Amino acid sequence: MEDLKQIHGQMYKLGLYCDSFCVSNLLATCAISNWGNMDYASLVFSQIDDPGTFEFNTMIRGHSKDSDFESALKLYDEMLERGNSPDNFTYPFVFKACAGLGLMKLGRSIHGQVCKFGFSDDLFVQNSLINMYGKCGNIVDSCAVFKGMEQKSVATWSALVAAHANLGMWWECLEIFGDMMEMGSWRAEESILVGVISACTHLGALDLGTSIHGYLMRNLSGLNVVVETSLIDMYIKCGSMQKGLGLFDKMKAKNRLSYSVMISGLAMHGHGHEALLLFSEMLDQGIEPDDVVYLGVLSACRHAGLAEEGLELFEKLRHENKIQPTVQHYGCILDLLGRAAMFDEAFDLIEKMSMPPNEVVWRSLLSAARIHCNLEVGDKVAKILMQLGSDNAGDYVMMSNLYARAQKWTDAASVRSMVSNRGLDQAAGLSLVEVKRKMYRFVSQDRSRSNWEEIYEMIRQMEWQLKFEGYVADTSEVLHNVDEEEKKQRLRYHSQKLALAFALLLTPEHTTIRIDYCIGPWSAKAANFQHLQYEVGPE
DNA sequence: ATAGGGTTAG
Repeated sequence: MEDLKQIHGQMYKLGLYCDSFCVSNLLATCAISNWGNMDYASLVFSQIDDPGTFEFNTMIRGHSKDSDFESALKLYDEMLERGNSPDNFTYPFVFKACAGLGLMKLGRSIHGQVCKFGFSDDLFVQNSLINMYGKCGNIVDSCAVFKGMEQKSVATWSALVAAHANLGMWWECLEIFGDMMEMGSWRAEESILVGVISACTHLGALDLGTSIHGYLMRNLSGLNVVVETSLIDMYIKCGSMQKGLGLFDKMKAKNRLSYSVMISGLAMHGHGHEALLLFSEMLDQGIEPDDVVYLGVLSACRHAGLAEEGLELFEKLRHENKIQPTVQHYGCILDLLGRAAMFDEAFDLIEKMSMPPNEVVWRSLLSAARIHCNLEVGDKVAKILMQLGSDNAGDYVMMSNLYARAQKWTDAASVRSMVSNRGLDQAAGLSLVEVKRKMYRFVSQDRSRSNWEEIYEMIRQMEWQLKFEGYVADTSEVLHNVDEEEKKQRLRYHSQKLALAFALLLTPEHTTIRIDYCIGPWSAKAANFQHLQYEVGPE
């Protein structure tokens, strides 16, 4: 920076200041390189009498790079007002600014200008458009830009994958990745693979994820922290704790995110104590925990039943680290209290919450009431949930189970009749299974695959075998407001069974089959996913 | 004359 000032001064003395080429380069160095900063660039910019397109582009780029998107857009306006015509270099930075601020409408109108000025066939402009629409959640226009492109680069594919990942459209991410490989137009790039790895994580595509890992190891000399962390997360969430832990231990540059992934991973797998140990290791390293890390540690306490430790950490979170607890933190700690049957403490805490308690909070208490067979709490919470207008069939299952356990048959029956009166149904589930690195999905009663008859026949065979082993179908947890026979049918061709039968048909003996089951609006945000993993085999 | 787009958890 000092050197830059010197050069600036020298240029002034030598009269080079009239040489706009020199000044432009000075400006670019200030704005973009690591040696300068935007304050100084603005100073230089203000000394230029008649800034041209290049100077404006440089300034817009610099602001975008600094995430100062407002200033970037202000300069773009100023540029137009002063009659400077933007070029194909201008727009990628302008769209980055729109994306950063989530200004879809503005982005769209600038897109219109781009078409008018004739820059809409520039590869870089198009890529930044895909990204802008994607960040704004407008997947339709992202795809439209993609479809209209004559030539594509790795960044094009990468932006499209990221756009779908942003909306939790993991299935589509893998489809796009498949298309890209078919085109054969790709090389070793970490960036696109990060999006794909993330899709593998969410879909439970362990084999595909593992082969991507192998590909990266063969083609790159080393992985960066981002890719490494997403691989660890992938292994853990796909059930392979050992591989995740192995990668983590060998990592050279662990950051907060790596610790965060590993801590919540350990918690998820029921290793609560190990998660807490890792948390203190992280603190020893001088890494400050954030709200997500705390969520991981609290859930570790929850899984390990460490009520005291959980409450202590909750205090620490608020007072030592000055973190404002979110509703998820409360949900976690309430679940912890509920499991420990500390219902008085739980209700006290709810009173003190800084936001109105949501359905999830009450639901965790209802579940605890069921576990401890506490009718008083169950009744109270059930009433509140109904007042909130819960339309979650699972709540009613829990309520009727609680009543049934307490042998209050009339109450149990009345809850069940409420379900039919309200026309509630259990959310449709979706099962995913990976066969030979390809994902397949099934819904209940699915007949969309060409070999569905074979699959159904397989299920009948499985049933014979199960019957032989003495298995009887349990319909008690099914809350469809349909008769027993229909319930049996639904269970019989449940999506998980279909996925399992399908995989059994296509894999050799002793193959491990993993089935991922999601409930809810599965094309929406990932937060709505509920993953239940099953492993079958190798036995 | 000078230059550019895509990146991880909850």
